[in-house]
Amino acid sequence: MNEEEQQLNNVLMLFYFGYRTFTEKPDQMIEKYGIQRVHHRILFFIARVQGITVNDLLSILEVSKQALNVPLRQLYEKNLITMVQADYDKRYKQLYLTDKGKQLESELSQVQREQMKTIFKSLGGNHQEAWSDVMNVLAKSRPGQQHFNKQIEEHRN
Amino acid sequence: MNEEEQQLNNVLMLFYFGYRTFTEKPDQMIEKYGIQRVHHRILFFIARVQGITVNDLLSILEVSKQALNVPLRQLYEKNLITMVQADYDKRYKQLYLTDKGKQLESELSQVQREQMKTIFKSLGGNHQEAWSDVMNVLAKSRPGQQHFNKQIEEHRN
DNA sequence: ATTATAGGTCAAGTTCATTGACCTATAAGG
DNA sequence: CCTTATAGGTCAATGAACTTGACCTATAAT
Repeated sequence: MNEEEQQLNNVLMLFYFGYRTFTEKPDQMIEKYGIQRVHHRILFFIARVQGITVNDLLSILEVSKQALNVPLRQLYEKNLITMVQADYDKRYKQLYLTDKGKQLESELSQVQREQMKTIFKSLGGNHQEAWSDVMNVLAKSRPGQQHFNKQIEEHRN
Repeated sequence: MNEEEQQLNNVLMLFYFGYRTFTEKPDQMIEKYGIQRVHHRILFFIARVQGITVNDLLSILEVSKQALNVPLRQLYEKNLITMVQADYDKRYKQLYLTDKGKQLESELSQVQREQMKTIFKSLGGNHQEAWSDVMNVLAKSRPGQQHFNKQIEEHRN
């Protein structure tokens, strides 16, 4: 067993344990709202692209229409999101966070932002940039990430 | 919306998309063996700690005994692992990979090692170390990671 | 008028986990 | 020797988060 392979095995393990820790706190926090991680992901992306359509959202999440429908309805019933028929094409429904939804999304994501910020700060140097560089190589090939980038482009125009 | 918060939101997104890409290839590869990601994780940790007991394995994976039992039996039936009653205490079953299991584990993990290795290499500098530093802060608090470290300690003695 | 698109919904099936309950075999301690 | 603790196995019920397939409406585009 050579040194390099062992280092890389450690990397694989760190990915597993790191991701678990990363998702742990919000998972616990949303329990009392009767929702789960998938709902957090939906809230997160609606917050990033306010007024996103259902189709665009499922392209970003890379899930089926049916998989999105149920949690989306639950978020609506819990008064965390609103759906507005688009002016420019009445077939489109645009998704927005309610004030309550904004509050919850902010609270959940804030925990993760603080967690990562604290780590980057404590390690100092260019750790945030280096970590992001690595993850960006993995992420940039994803259809979901590419679709997100396109949405942000349009959003700015 | 300040710059820092936007950077950190990007970090959260990269974690989601990065992890998806990371797990994607092995997930596809094991489909034809009729097993899933959980089986890969089991194979991975048995490979790292050969002769590990069932209890220690579920401590590392942080899952219930019942959650481990079924995939473990499936791996046994597919002749990918063996279970040996321990000499020192006949209540313990020690888990080992068969040759076929070693072959498959190696193949699956090799894909991920190559993927990460290629990224670290292309970015150069201290990217691997920096990335690992960040993930290690997240991982080191996990009971599973701590249990793993203890196992490795004992293994060396 | 026809066809395509956006979205909604129902049904069945799968995977991966949970908790609770109960079982056997073995070990340890009085 | 008896009791209790530990390791592991198994069954059942439950739930979350998906999948594919099928079929529906409303709207838009040609």
